[in-house]
Amino acid sequence: MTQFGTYVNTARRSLQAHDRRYSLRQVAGRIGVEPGYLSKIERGQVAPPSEAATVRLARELDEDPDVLLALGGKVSSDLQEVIRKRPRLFAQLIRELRDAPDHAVLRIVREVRDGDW
Amino acid sequence: MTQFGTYVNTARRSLQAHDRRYSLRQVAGRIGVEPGYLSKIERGQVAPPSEAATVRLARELDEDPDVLLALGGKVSSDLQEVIRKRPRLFAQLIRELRDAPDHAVLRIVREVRDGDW
DNA sequence: GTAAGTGTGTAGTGTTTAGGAAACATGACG
DNA sequence: CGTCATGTTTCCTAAACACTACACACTTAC
Repeated sequence: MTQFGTYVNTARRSLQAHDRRYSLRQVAGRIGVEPGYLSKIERGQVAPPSEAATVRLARELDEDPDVLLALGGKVSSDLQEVIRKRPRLFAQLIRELRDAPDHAVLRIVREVRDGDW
Repeated sequence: MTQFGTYVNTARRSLQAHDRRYSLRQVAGRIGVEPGYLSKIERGQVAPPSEAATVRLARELDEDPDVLLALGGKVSSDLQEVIRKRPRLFAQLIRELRDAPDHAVLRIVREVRDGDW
């Protein structure tokens, strides 16, 4: 489960190549964790960080928080809250869509966004 | 946050009224926890139990596991897995549906179930 | 060549999660 | 009365989570 670490490391290094403000230490400083901790995270030596830290890291590296959370084995708590408010409804919907192809889900997203209810 | 406890207590007592196999002790025994623990759960003296125990409890009391998990502040891990596999897609969908009325979501569920993709 | 900056290794910490064990009090039954 | 069965109380804990502190080695910049 070190998908998370390599992903972060790759993203950071690619930024670092053009901007020396993206050293491990500086990024760690900006997202508010110790450098040693971020180092271990990047090398998968510890579990992915908390949701809050993951989101700060994603923003800092200009990555999608939901994707990074997913790599860390988590689901954003605001999504969870939506589900918890109407559990039967959303549980059914999500299970129904488990095996639906991307384009089918996307079609629904668009349908909903064009709000025809 | 003792919604969970009162809900469980009410459900159990209503079963117990007609069937003495639904005493706290017997239910605890069948779902594999100590009576003292279930007692504390029902009175909100401790946090809601783990996902696994919550699901066993729901099945035992013939309640919807997703609803009980929601009352316990949790979201079923199989739903989380669906989201984690395609985080961007599902995050967008769920946020889009956050404020949609029930019937709109239900319409989509039916649409998907009648699988027209 | 030294000061600054880079990443890493080791050790330890406080908090939360998810309960178990055992004794206790109360009431019903025969 | 004794003995079940009921729910409750107190105390304890093992493991996981989310980090910090700090010293170390190496490179680079001036």
